[in-house]
Amino acid sequence: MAEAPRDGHELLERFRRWLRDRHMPITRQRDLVAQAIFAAGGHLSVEELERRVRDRGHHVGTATVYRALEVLVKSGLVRAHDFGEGFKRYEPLLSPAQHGHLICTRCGRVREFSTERFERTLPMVADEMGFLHQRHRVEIHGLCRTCRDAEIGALTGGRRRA
Amino acid sequence: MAEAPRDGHELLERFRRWLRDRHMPITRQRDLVAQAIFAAGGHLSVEELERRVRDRGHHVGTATVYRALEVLVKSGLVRAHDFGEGFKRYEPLLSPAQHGHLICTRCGRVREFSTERFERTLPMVADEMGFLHQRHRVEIHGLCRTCRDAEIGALTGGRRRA
DNA sequence: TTAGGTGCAAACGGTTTGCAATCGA
DNA sequence: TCGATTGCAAACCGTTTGCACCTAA
Repeated sequence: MAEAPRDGHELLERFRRWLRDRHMPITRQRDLVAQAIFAAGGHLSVEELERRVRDRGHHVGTATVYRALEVLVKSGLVRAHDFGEGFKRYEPLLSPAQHGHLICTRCGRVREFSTERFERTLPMVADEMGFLHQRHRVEIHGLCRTCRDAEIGALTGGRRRA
Repeated sequence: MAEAPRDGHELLERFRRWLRDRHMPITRQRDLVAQAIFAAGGHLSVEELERRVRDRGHHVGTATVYRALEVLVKSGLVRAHDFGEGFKRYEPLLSPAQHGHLICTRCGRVREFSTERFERTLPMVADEMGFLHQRHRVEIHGLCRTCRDAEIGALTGGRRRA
């Protein structure tokens, strides 16, 4: 099976190089976690990540997954997000450009959108308020197409149950 | 503008009315929590909230604080935020306009800024991606003036060990 | 060989819940 | 009165840590 349909393999190589460069062992576990997240391509929770590793017939302890993610974040190839769900999600930095997140308030699906048009403004805003801009987060919470349709269907369709 | 420095009281009244309207008891605890958050005016954690109640010579159990906050959020008079600190912060909706948050990555201080210039754009962006915009979150993470100065001082001051 | 990584289970910290006692309307 | 709320402590849940064992280099 084509494990890495995208540039996941490229990122995996970069991770290995990064580890090698600082004399950190390339362990089976780190490789498995990295593969899983790079192949998936976006916004996975630790639980989902573990499941994907398991689905490939391997096992990595939960603590180790967290430790591997810590390393991946340090390497700059993965970013941690907190969408306020009570746990974190991890995103490989395939997407070169900065982007925001669209989060469905019903099903939790996450999509990305370009934040190009905000990239100049936000550091300016920070400056106006006496802050030194380091990074920013732009999120839109709403209903994805599927859930929007489902809501509308529920309202107009059958017996209303308000 | 209409809501004077003591708009906390106005909000408290609104909360009481909201409870009364749906036949929910106005308990001492709900009142104390509401008072504390409305008086403070912004971005408190549950721990801080409990401390403020205690400082006024009262006591409300932690679980009850959470339950009162749940009701306050439902009433629409308070909003919950997750700034990725591992716990939530609660903000009374005094601030008439929508706003974003500037969060100091060093000391944790939170300031607000107007997001007027994004209010039209973000729903459009959502629409382009097939999402129905409900609300959004714009955060800038960086250094507040004090911490920025401290960092610079540490760098140029020299006589400190790095 | 050995510094470092791993797995397990226990600890942690914020939040939620079960339940008997209590309270507001 | 009587259903809703409270307080306490225990449960929860995602995450971190201590420690004996293991493994990449």
